[in-house]
Amino acid sequence: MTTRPIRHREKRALASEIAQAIHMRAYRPGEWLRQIDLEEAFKATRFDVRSALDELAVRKTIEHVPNRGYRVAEIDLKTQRAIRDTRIILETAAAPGIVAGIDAATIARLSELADRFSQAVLSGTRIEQSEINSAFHHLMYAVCGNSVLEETIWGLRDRSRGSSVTVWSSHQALLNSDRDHHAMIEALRAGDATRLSGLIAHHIVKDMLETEARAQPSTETSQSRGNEVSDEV
Amino acid sequence: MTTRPIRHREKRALASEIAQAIHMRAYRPGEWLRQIDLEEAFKATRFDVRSALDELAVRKTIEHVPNRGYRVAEIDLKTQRAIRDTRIILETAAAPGIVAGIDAATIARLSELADRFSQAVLSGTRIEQSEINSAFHHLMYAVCGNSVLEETIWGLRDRSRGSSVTVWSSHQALLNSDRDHHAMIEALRAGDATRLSGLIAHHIVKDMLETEARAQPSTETSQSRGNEVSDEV
DNA sequence: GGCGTAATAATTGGCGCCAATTATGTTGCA
DNA sequence: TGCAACATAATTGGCGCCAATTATTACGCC
Repeated sequence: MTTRPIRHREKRALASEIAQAIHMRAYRPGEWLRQIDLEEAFKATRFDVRSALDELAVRKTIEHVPNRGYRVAEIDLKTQRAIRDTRIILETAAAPGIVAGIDAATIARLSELADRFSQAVLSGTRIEQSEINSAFHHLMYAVCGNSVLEETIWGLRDRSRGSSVTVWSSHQALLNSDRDHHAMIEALRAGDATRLSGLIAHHIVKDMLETEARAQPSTETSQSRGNEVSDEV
Repeated sequence: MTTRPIRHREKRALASEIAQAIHMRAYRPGEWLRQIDLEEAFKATRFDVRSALDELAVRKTIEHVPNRGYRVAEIDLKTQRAIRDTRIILETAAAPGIVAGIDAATIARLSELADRFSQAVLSGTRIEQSEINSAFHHLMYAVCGNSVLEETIWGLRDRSRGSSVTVWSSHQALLNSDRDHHAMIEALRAGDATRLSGLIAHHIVKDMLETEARAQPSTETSQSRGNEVSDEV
């Protein structure tokens, strides 16, 4: 192993790592992402950092201001609603494909994930909750038989999570999400695409209403102020 | 003006320029995009070329193979159908918003574009046809009231056009497209979202069936062979 | 004569340097 | 004392060089 930061193959992965850090709210909306900081935090070269930043800018996870830098995108309410509506369109449309493409083994795995989520609601970090939730939906949309639809859904999910708190704002929201997951599995077992579709729409609306409720103050601090995140990392 | 290739501001635009070149079939699916060639063809620096290429790779317009380079994505039939289905989901879902958000002035402009397209069908280059067609749909989806939906639709359209010939394969397909445009305007005038939705679905299916019909041979030529494009530039 | 192998040529891609730009702190003036 | 302009510091971003990898050609061997 050489002294250089990280191996070549992981270059692409850096964008994902930074994206995940943003999802975990290590960097908050409106905050500037200084290249030097990232360079150090992720033990990467400046070039790799910039590549990753560019990629995230294309994906609209972050925003690029020439000669100023990159910052976590602050999504206004209008865009927030637009993302929500588009997500509903796509994710409900995936329901028939999911019902058609699902098999017993996958239902079993989904059920296991739903149970793990139930447990994480009681005793688990937000990161665990978020990851299990992602895994659940990922697995579900993976069987819809349309890879492009799947990618598009995921792109939109990432984008909305990038900025706003979707790591549930209230305990009630968490419980609702949990209940929805089990209800979805029920619908899958019954082969009821219409019901699944309705549940998905409800799921999205509930989640994002919670998010909207908490108006996001425009944190126009030009300097990043270390780790002020009050949540656990 | 300095001697340097191109001004700073146009850096972002280079990706679009290359994308357009691909749409116009200056580079064919499977063909390798050599950095040196692009550097010269677009009078840009190597760095800018690579940035643009990276961006297009993220957008899935082109494909990146490490240590081999970038090439125009060859879309297999399965992906082609996936894109088509997803487009139908999104574009039909936009219909209600379009009907709700349209005004007389926009209808007039759409009508003008539809007329221009009719004319271009008779006497116009493929590029003109393609551009007018783009303008028509762009304008239509722009009034749907959901900017994210609009972007997503456009991303998918670009992706499907990047690889396959959607500059209509047959004259009949052109005539069909033309007829559809006018029918859409009719539906808009009547404020009939359901009819518009149906027309859009029909429009997409027809277009992409034409495309599918012509199986694309896997052009695995490692060397680009100058300008073999038989079409007018 | 065909095939495996080594040398050569061409292309990609990682990386650091420095100029351009912007933010910050300080000084002078009204 | 408040404001404006200047000087200084920090950050971004353009760009070219060269190493690493791969394709191509030529050679020798079976």
